[in-house]
Amino acid sequence: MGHALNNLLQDILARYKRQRGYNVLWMPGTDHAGIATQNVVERQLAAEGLDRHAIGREKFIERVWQWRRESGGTIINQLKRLGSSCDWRRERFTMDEGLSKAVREVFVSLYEKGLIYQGDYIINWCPRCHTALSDLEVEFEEHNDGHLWDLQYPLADGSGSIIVSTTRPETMLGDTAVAVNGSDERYRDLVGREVILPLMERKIPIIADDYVDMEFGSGAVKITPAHDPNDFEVGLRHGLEIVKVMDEKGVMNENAGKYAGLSREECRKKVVEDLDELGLLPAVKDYSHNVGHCYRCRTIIEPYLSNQWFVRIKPLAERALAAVKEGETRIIPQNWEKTYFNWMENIRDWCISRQIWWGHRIPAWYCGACGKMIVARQDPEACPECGARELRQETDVLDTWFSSGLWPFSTMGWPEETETLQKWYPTSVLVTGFDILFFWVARMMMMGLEFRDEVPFKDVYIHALVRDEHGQKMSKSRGNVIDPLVIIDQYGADALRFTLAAFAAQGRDVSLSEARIAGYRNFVNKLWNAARFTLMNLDEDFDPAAAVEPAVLSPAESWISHRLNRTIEEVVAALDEYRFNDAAQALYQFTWHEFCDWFLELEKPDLFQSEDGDRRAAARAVLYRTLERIVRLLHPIMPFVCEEIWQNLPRPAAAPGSIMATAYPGAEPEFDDPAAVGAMERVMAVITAIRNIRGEMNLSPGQPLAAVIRGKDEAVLATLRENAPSIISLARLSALEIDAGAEKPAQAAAGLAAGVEIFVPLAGLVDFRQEAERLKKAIKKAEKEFSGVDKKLGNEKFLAKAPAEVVEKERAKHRELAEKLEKLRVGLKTLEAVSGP
RNA sequence: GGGCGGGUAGCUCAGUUGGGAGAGCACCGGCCUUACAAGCCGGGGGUCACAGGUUCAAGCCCUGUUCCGCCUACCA
Repeated sequence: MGHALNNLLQDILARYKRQRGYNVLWMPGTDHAGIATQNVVERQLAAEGLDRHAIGREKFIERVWQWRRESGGTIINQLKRLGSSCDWRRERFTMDEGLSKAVREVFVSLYEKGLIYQGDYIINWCPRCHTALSDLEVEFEEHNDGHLWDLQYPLADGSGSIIVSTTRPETMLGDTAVAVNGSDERYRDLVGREVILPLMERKIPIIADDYVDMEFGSGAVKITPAHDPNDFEVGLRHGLEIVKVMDEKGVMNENAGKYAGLSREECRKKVVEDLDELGLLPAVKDYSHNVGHCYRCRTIIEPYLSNQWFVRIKPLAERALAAVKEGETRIIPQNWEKTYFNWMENIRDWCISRQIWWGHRIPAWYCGACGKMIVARQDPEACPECGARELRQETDVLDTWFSSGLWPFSTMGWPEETETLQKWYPTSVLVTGFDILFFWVARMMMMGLEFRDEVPFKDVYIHALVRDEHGQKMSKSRGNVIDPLVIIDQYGADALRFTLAAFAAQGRDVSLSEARIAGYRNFVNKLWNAARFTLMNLDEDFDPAAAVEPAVLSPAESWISHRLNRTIEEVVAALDEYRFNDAAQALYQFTWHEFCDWFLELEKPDLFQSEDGDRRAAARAVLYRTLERIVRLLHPIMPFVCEEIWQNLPRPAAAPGSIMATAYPGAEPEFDDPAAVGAMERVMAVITAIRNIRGEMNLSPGQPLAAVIRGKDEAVLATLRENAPSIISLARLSALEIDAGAEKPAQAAAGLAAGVEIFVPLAGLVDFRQEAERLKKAIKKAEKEFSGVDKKLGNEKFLAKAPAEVVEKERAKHRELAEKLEKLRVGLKTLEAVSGP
């Protein structure tokens, strides 16, 4: 579903920009997901009773390609079902030949610049995946069931002992020192002396190092250089011995003495038992601490000393940092820039080697004769040093992100200087989730700047994550993934797309609920039905190319045309600023509530009953023009239904073959008509008031009602008279009288709207106590509003300091409410006079 | 430890220069009104987490408190 959201947003932009006349390149593709994919195929092998070592590297790689051929298209197919309008001919894969060439070029080039080095360091090791991981690939999780064990190490001369604390007692087997802070008075005399490491009976020194926090625990720390990054640093500073006590599977090795062969978990248990027995375990406390887990298999990570390849990242990060600081690349929403800066500023070297088989094999060879290492663009035939031909290639492969970091240019043919590259690099926008801001965005920035000398993209739009209804991140391991294909089958791609777009508010996660999707499915349906209505009202000889003259429009038609202009402006502004939810919201509101609920109903009298041919023609023309624009506006979000409707609509001969190729509508100022909007708002207010009386009196829509309208403002009355057919139709009246001097009918319900009084005679229809209740309710509501405005206007400071237009607005409201209250009170009084209190 | 985001109607959430608290779903009442019952019409419902402050005016700005989520970090 994350892919669905991500792709949807890109698709909306691509379709929108195409309609706006841009030449759009959208290149689809996937990375090879090294560890995850290798795990899948290893599981397949395990099911067959095999493992990768049994079949060998070449056969294994073949199997992976086979698996990829069978299921690698899954995501791509999902995207196609969703309607993604990528350039599918340009689909790329990080293991393709061209991209692999780019990987090799980048590796060798960075190596030659001294930005890649190999060495023995503590890295994050997954004992299950059997590989090193970068810092980013370790997920920390709070474990509150941990313990802090105090271990007692006797001094070698038998004069006492020193206590150290640890959360990982099994590592004590590899301790090669005990460290204290040099300025710690308590231990001053002990520095330089030795302790006997229990269980191993080894003598190890007590050293002084600033790293030790005197406040924590006993103020003394056991040092295990081979199994802890800090201890490794301490070890380097003091030239300590390094003892590895674990192998690559997390099993204790021969250096662990009698514990050899035990798993790290079993060993911990046994070490604790044995120390306890020796009386060297003075305390055990419950302890809550963070434990690193493999991001692919959740296994607990082992900090492990190992020979690996690294990228010296600082020089690359500096440029990537500056590019965003200087605005060459914008990150949207901007909050993320801070996160990006923070990470770039505190970045550490990137471990890029992985001990798996699926991936780009590191282009380094070792000479069997002289031991020289060769890093080369072309596979070497012989050792340049000694000429020997026994060359052995490095078995490690590169981190998948190393190759995906090259995506913006490797997919365009780099290192060749292709036309594509010339034309499209740097790209306009990258759309991605924040969860891969560091993994991917940061690396693309660094690689792009290093190898193209230009940022890879001008905008980075960071969207939210799709979560389940409990706000949990959707992931395969949690098993709470909602399959987009299932949703598409059930509700349609357009419904899913609209839902995701409507939820995609900047900086906020998407909690996807099926009820919401069902709701937007109804919207698709609504649009479809509105299109049916439109189609069945267009003549055979309707001319879609005929110009519509603003002068011939009815007030309702002018109103909808004006509102269409405003909606277009809103949607364009929203899409230009990546406010997808605002665009969706504006279109939803306009289409359903203005076009369907009001406009179609308002047009029915003209369409069905008018004797005037020109009037009917105008109604049809505006109906057509509005719907035709609605589907073009909605096309980026709901391409399927919009295309279908558009294909069914009559259209000018010159129109393109698909809605995809049409222009995005723009506002047409000649259709702006604020006066018509004002008039229609009055008409609608009157209709709503009458409907309200009907509803509150529980009168069914079939019940014929008459209405009498009176008011002082002749202009308003004229407007209402002009629109009397609309009022009669939408309020379902049998008769309507509009007259400044009209008599209030006896036994009538009264309403107020648009500055006029509305009476609906109800003699014999309802219980008048009910109407009295309704009026009392209305009075109470109006009183509450009135007192608020009254208080405001009674405040001299408000009158003095608020802008004049705000004050005037309050005054007008004050007058209206006073008048309304007066009329309601009179109405209630007369009612009580005829019907009794 | 540092950083970020959030607490608005029963639920999920909008609310962009501070000036009438909104949507969808759910709920209540009335309707098969010939585009649509996946619909139409009407309605109820919120001391905008809490406490202060700035302002004529605060959901929005400032300070503090509290709760929740996420990211990040080498305290054994």
